[in-house]
Amino acid sequence: MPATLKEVAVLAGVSRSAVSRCFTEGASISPATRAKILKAADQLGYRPNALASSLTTGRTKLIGLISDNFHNPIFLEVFDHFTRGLQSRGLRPLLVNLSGETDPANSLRLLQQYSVDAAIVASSTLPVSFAESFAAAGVPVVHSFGRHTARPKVNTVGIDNQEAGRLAAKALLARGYAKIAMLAGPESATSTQDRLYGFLNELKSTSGIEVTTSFASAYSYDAGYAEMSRLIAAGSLAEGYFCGDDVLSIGTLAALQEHGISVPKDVGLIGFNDMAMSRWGNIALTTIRQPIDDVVRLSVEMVEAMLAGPREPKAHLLPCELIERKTLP
Amino acid sequence: MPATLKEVAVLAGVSRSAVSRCFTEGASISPATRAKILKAADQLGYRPNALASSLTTGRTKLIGLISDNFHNPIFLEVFDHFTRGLQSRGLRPLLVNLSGETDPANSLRLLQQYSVDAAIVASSTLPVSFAESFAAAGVPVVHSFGRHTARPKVNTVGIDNQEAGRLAAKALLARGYAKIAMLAGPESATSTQDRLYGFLNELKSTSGIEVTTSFASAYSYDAGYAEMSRLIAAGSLAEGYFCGDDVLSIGTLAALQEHGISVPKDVGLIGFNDMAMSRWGNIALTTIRQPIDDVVRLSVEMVEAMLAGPREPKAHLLPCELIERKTLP
DNA sequence: ACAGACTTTGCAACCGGTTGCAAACCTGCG
DNA sequence: CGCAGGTTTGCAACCGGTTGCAAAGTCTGT
Repeated sequence: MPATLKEVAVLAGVSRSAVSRCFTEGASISPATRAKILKAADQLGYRPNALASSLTTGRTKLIGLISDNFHNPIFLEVFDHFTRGLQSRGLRPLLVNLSGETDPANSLRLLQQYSVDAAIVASSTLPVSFAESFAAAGVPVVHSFGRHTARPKVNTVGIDNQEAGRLAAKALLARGYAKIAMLAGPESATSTQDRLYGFLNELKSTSGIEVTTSFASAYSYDAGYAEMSRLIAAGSLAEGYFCGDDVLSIGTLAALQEHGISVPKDVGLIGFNDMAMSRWGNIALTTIRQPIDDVVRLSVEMVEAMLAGPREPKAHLLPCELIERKTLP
Repeated sequence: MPATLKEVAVLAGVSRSAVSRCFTEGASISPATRAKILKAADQLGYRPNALASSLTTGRTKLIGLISDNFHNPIFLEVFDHFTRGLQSRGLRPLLVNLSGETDPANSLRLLQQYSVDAAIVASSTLPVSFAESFAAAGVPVVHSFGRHTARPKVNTVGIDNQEAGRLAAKALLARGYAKIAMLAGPESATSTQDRLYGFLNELKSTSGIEVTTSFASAYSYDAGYAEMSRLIAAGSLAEGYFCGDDVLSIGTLAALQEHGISVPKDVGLIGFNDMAMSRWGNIALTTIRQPIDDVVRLSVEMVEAMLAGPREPKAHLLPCELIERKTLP
């Protein structure tokens, strides 16, 4: 339907190369012909076909954006940041919803078929190997919210989950709690493992603390509600809880309230993420903020750097921060 | 990097056309050559280049997914449904974040350059003209959550906002309130206008009811909080409120609680959307559910139908439903 | 007016596929 | 064995662009 380069060339009375050059940054073309071409193009409503040109240039400006998290509200913020960041650099996000799939083969094939210039894996739960198989197939990739390693095989922007666990432990210790617990997310998620590790490690250094751990089946309200209900029924609540995620915390909070257990009077609670709604007055969750704007910004910058040329994979590790609200005394 | 059709042809000892046919549904090819080609393709890790083939076939299977709403948690649910629905049909969502832009020109140009097969405008706030300019440019389009018109110029899947307004009014009237108000979203949003219209219309039929209306500056927590705070300060609260959106409701709720005004004892509240978190125990918002799964399903079906061939634009109008929880007595 | 240097232009080949057409290949049948 | 009919195959042109190369054009200085 839209006009092609050839039609513009005919109308402007020049060769196809001239038209092509007219729309290529820094190509050699005289002001006179450029004006002629622009006029003709405008008249026909011509738009260069990005896909056709990608065939010869080898660049599509398409970036695969892969995620397995379409349920946690924090990810709407993540998508907002990513789409804006990519768009402002002239890149186009091709969105892939993993929806439970953990094998990279399908999404890899798909993104290869569309010759994306790079891929972003946005997930705190997928194993390192997921992003690595993109790199192995020659697709430049950055793993956002991925696990930090000293010698990364792929570009990674992660947050310091261990340090976050320590931060949470310190906050609970500071309240003088003797019975402290973590209500973690799915045991298989790398982020869960790291937060738990840091948490336990910090608690080890203080003696006389009783520590327990349990795992929710997902980073979700229902999972948090279910797990806390189970704990209440079992009858052995801790005094202070570190929840592996804000949504999980809110489910936990609901279960506690339902049983007349007051937060923070009877039980203290600390979440993780600082999603927009944790700030809301009726929730007011004390939590650990992860700098998603920085994670996304650095990720997009890494994508840009990779497009500019091959480079050694790097790993960024970003610090988290305790945000005090009303679920800890 | 990935192998090309030509390389497969050489390795298999056949012509390029043969290879092409091997990967084209329903093309004429003998089992023997097909086996040879498959073996060679497999050996080279060949993946047909979707973009190159789009050049001749005129189909990219790319679908522009345009939204201006990356802040309301309900839209994460929307994106989840859309991406799954499109993917399951072999279509690929190219995501466009309008981020405040209301002129379709840029996104239209962008999607034309990537020769998307169709576009989905997912927004309850954009004017009808937005989607129409896509149609005018020859890009098949469906406006999801768009305003219903009897003679639509573009495919539309919308919800019955007027009926929803009436539903809310009836629910408030049923509580015997005499002072009833709507705390609506931005005045410019078509969804706001329609909900308000239905709401006021229903109230007209009962005499002796005092009705007021105010508008929040956005469909957001902060806007709801601010507007309700203003109303409280002004000192003339109604007995029952219909809020134009759930997030707005939660902001409203927070402002009320903060001033020691009890919901639903002192003031009744009814929201709109039934997003996942409205169900959460600590919020328990009485609200009007919009069937986003149906909206999305029908939208994707319409996209599919448009791809199959040109057709008259249709408009679906889907009913909403009152969900009773704890913010109305 | 002309050599030399630099800029602008068009030709033609190419990117990775698809497809109409006609030739080559199979069948089965008389 | 020859032939009609259908099936499989390759040729070559095409989709909408880009780009190396050499020819053509412009400008400068003398």
